[in-house]
Amino acid sequence: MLTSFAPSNRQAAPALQGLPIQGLRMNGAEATQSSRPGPTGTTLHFAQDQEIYCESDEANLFFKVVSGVVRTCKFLYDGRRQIDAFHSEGDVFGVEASAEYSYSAEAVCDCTLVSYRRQEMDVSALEDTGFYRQLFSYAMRSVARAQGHALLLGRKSALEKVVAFLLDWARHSTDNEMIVLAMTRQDIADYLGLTIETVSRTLSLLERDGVIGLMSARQIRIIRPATLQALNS
Amino acid sequence: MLTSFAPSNRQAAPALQGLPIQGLRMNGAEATQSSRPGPTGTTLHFAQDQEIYCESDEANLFFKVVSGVVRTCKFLYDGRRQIDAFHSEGDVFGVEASAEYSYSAEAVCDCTLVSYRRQEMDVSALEDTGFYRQLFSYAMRSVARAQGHALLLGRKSALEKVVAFLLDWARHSTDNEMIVLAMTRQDIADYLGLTIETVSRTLSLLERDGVIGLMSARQIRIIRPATLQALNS
DNA sequence: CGTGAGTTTGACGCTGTTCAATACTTGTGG
DNA sequence: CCACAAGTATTGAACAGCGTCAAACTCACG
Repeated sequence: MLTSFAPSNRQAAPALQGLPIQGLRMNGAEATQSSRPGPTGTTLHFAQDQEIYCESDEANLFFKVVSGVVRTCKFLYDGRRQIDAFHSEGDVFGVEASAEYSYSAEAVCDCTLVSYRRQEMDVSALEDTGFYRQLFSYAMRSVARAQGHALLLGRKSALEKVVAFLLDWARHSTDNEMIVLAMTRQDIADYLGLTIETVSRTLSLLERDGVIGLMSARQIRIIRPATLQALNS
Repeated sequence: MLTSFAPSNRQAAPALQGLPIQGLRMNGAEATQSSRPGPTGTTLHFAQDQEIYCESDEANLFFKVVSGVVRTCKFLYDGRRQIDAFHSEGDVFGVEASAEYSYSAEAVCDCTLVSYRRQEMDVSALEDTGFYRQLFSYAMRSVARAQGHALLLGRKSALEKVVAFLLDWARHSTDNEMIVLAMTRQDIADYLGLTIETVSRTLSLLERDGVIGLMSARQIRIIRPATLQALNS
């Protein structure tokens, strides 16, 4: 599933994937890989911009994305927002070690999730060291991602930020030349620590230079991927 | 130790502390709380600015700070640096889930560390679910810290950043009105995503407004803590 | 003392923000 | 099917915050 921490002969899996929920034992039975409702996995739907949970809510559930995109974010008292991550199909979010969520989660677009009761995860974990190893590994990947994001936020220019976002999001696309964005310019701006105007201007600049094509606001064609890679320090 | 993830009757411990190494079993023996060299805990000294390990080095060891301060950071190809965190007495760093370190670690000032062999931690972890729970909890606290840092880097002004740093570092001081800094302005700047000039100017501004007193470059007196708190959104 | 690293301060300029106007997209109702 | 409205995105102009460059200052240490 992931680069094993302790000796293991399991296969490595894509780093973007979240916790392998099939590893979660529920009431003694192994949960299936499919996201159909089980003893604890409940399928939920959220409309665009709907709140899934709020920072400091009691963290009784965690979630796996079946379809759609979720954003996790923090707010300052005056409404300034920093998006920590976008979660898409297969990603797990809402896992906490403490009693409360440390950030808010909202639906970027209409999406389908499976929720799991944390309490039962705790029980699984108590019985299963392997499950805790996965939890630890999941957490450490979150740390690594957050550190990379901090480097971007603290030390990259607007152009470098936007390029990094495009390349990152391109990996979520099936067609690797056409990016279809689930999020608005505001979401991108709040993820990159910029304003919508700067994001828009930077994309226009990349289009003017023939690096990308803006088919529509949400559809971006990568015309010169090598140039884009070169801009990504 | 922390708000328990799984049911537990252990006592809570300071959140700033890292992994409680005394929970680490070594060769079947419980390691002592003291940092004296044991079967796996080896005391090491590092001089100011000495490299402890480098990003992408093989992560065979992890460390606990006995005295002094350590910075963990990432670099861009052109030398731009983002400091992820400062680690002081009692903090653990260098714990990884993957084979390689995800960032570099350097001594901010002369410091004493205890190193532990990761391999033996793996063995302990296999035998001890409680230890993995601690690892997971440690990792999740790292995530929470990194998220807070991202909010600071992406959405706060220079003034807010410097104030946040002062308040954060004040908690490391014994005297809660006098901050003694272990790091240079360059370190502070690279932690906050600013330049040394901006850090210096912002500190001067706070002094001019009577909020702090700059006794020397490394000694800062907090004169109006309430004002400082108010500036920290 | 003299030296050099680290820090402060000033002048200036650039990057990204702010404010504002325009354009595009999408959904709704006539 | 088109007109209209509302939300979203783009573009422009002016501004400001922070960065850059350069010089002066401080302080620890030889």
